[in-house]
This record gives sequence, C-alpha cells and structure tokens, in this order.
Amino acid sequence: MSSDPRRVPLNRDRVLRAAVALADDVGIESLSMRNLAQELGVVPMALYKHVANKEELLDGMVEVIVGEIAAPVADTDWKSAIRQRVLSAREALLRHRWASQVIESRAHATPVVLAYMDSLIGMFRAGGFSIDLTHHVMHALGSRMWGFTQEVFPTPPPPEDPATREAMFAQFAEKYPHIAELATTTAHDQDSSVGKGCDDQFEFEFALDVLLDGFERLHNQAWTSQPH
Amino acid sequence: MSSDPRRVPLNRDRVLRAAVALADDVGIESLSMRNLAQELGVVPMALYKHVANKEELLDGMVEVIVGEIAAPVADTDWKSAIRQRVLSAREALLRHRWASQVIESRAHATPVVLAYMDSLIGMFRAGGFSIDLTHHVMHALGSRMWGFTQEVFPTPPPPEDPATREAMFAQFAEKYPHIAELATTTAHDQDSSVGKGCDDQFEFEFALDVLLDGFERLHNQAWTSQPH
DNA sequence: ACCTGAACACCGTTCAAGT
DNA sequence: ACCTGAACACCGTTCAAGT
Repeated sequence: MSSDPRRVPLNRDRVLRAAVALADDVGIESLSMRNLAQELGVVPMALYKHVANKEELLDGMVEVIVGEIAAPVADTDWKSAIRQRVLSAREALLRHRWASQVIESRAHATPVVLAYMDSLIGMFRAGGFSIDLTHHVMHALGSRMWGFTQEVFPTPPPPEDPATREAMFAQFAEKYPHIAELATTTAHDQDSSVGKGCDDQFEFEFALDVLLDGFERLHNQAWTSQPH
Repeated sequence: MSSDPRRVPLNRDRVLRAAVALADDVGIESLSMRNLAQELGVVPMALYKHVANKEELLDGMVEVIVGEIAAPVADTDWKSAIRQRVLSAREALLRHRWASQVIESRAHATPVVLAYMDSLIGMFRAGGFSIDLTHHVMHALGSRMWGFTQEVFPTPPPPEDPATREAMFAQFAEKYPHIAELATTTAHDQDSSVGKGCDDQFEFEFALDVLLDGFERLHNQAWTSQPH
C-alpha cells in the first residue's frame, strides 16, 4: 500500500480536509498523526512535510471551519448583520462538534482567524461604534463570536431502572433543590437534570441577544470607558 | 525511596492537592500520572487507589478550585451578591491558570460543581427571578459563572528588531485594518496587537455587567420565554 | 490480601540509514 | 536530495507475579 503511483499527491489542503473528516468521524480525542496518516494511506512522517507538527495541524483544521462561515450580509443594520454572521459561525461549529474545543485550545490566531475577527470589528465600526466601545464589546462577545457557549456541566444520564432512578432523583433534589426545581419545570422530553431538555439554539440566541441589546444601549448612550 | 516508613500515607486529598500544586508549577500539559506519582515519592500505580483514572483526577482538581470560591455574601441584593461571588470565582481561577481549561474539558458535573451551580441558581431565585428566566440566565452566564472568559486569540509576540517589527506591523495593518486600529488606540504599554495592552479584569467586569444589567432589565419587565 | 514492576498499546517526533 | 523505518522518550492503564 505504500507506493501506488496513481495516488493523488498529498498536499496541505488534502491533509487538513482528511483531518477534519476524521475528527468528525472518530472524535477529536482519537485523532492522532498516526491514524490520520493511515487514513491517507501514508507513513506518519509524510504528514510532517505539510504541517510542522500536530499544533499546526489543529490550527489548519480551525482554518477549514472558519472558512465555512458565511460572508457578512450587506444592506442591513449592524445588529442583525452581526447576529446573522455569528449564527452562521454557529452552524459551521455544529457541523463539527469538536471545533469549539479546538478553537479554545489554540495558542495563537492564524491569518484566517484574524481575518474573521477583523471583519467582525469592521461590522461594529460600520454601525458607528467607537473604537473604545468596539474593543470592549469584542471581548464581551468572547467565544460567542464563534457561535458557541460553554455548556453548563452535563449531568450523567439517569439509570435505566425507574425505581432506582426515582430514588436517585429524590436524593438529588434534596442536595440540589434549585437545580431540581429548574429541571422539573423545563425538562420536557428527557429526565436529565440540567443542560438537557432545553433548546440549545434558544439558549444561544437568548444570550447573544442579551449581549447585543446591551451593546446597542451602550452605543446609543455614547458610552465611554473613561467617563466624565 | 520506595519504603520510608515515616511517610505520610497517601489519601485522595493529598493526591489532589499535590496535583493542583504540580499543575500550578509545571503547567497542566505537563501533569501526568507518572510525574505526579514521582512528586509524591510513589509508584504510578499507587495513585489508582485514590482516583480511578486521570479523568477523575482532573475532576478532583476542579473540586479543589471550586472549594476556594467564597460563600455568597448575605444582606445585599441579588445583583451585587452574584457579582461578588463570580468575581471571587475569578480570583480562584486566576490563582490556577490551568483551571479554566480543565473546567471546560470536564464531561460531567461533580457534586461540588453541582453545589456551586445550585447555590447560584438559588441566588437568582432569592432575587425574585422566575424559574423560566433563571434557567435561561444561567445558560447566558455560561462559563462566566466560573469567572473566566474565553480569551480572544492572542497574537504572537512581535519580533525584537524594531525595523522588522515596524515592517511587519505595516503589513499586518494592511491585511487587518480594524484590528490594527483597535490595537493602536488601546495598547498602552505593549506592542502586541489584540488581547494585550488591555485590562483583562476590566474586560471581564464589563462583560459581566452587560449580562447582569440585561438580566435585571428582563426581570423587571417580567420577561417570559412564552410571550402572550 | 496487598503491592508493584513489567508490560501493553498507544502517543508525537527525531534521526539516521537507505535509495 | 528525498524518503521512511526504526527508534526515542514519553503517555495511561492492565495484569500477573511477588510478597
């Protein structure tokens, strides 16, 4: 298998796409240089001609995902333009469930990442935001600019047996009454306690809108970090 | 070294505290079961009597950090009580720079984590928040309940030589004009482009307050997820 | 019954030997 | 000059042999 002359020659793009597909398939924790090489029918060392090391491979994978984010829509106000763009980022992220974790682990911004951030900043500026406010607003947006929120900790799936499940829930409710109350009033189809039985998309948009509305209010009142 | 009879016997707490100290010292990426064992003067397998595996070790380390968060202050309104509590969480997190990364990587909530979340929910409820609003507000708070924000991508440190640094910055400004504008107007003491030269604590409080103000507004107008 | 050294099945990456 | 197999220095964890 090591020397099919008709094999498509490797290149950086093919390596990155294969890595993204493999991570989609087996999960990011099972993506290794070795099994990526195997997937490509190549010796592990062959990858090192196209990426310097695994960190750079992950950087490249992030670039692929960021490349899937739609361009900003024109002819609309800053708020809905940014809203749509971030929700498009979210769609890309949801297609690659490992991506948020990898984005958070990156040490440095790559050009593709910088370009996305630059473009987002430009959208606030086009909406008339001061440099000052734009700066803080970008920080406040934080990882939500990539379309994800840190999940609240998921709780383990409830036991199969209904009797023990009920007993465990009773015990749980005694220790964590507020979580239990929350869970019983919002979980519709599932028995889990927190972070399930609620609509992740709704939660994301709720938080995004709280932030965007807050930004708008500050903008309208000509907020400055150095008052008086 | 393997059998000093006067050695303090290992226990889960000692293992966890040593792990926290070692991670503080050498960084989380260098914390392994093997060098933790060595630090404790013990064979690696000895650790497995106190934690089932590395995941559980990390869970335990999070518990130690969450244990450092101050109890809620009494005799004040929900908003400043929550604000102070989250800022106390932030202080704990800042003492252990690896902690945010580990918190984000946890698969399941441990009892200590559940207790903290339960208590936070209780603080909103005590402030008169509906269960409905409390639910969404907890999601919107997200990882900020732990006192951290996902950093925007740091850019690599600028080159030493002033001439090449200036040339690189000119090139950077051409590609990313908005980031450059932002950087030149907010970076005071440092030459870096984004995420440096600005006060992280200020950014965190800015974002937290945008959220809390938004929550307050929704609460005051008796917001519901199912309108009319 | 308890402890633990050796081993297993992996990693990412280096390097020198082969062509 | 290019390629790559073997090796290096690690992992987390299993397991059986030793006490």
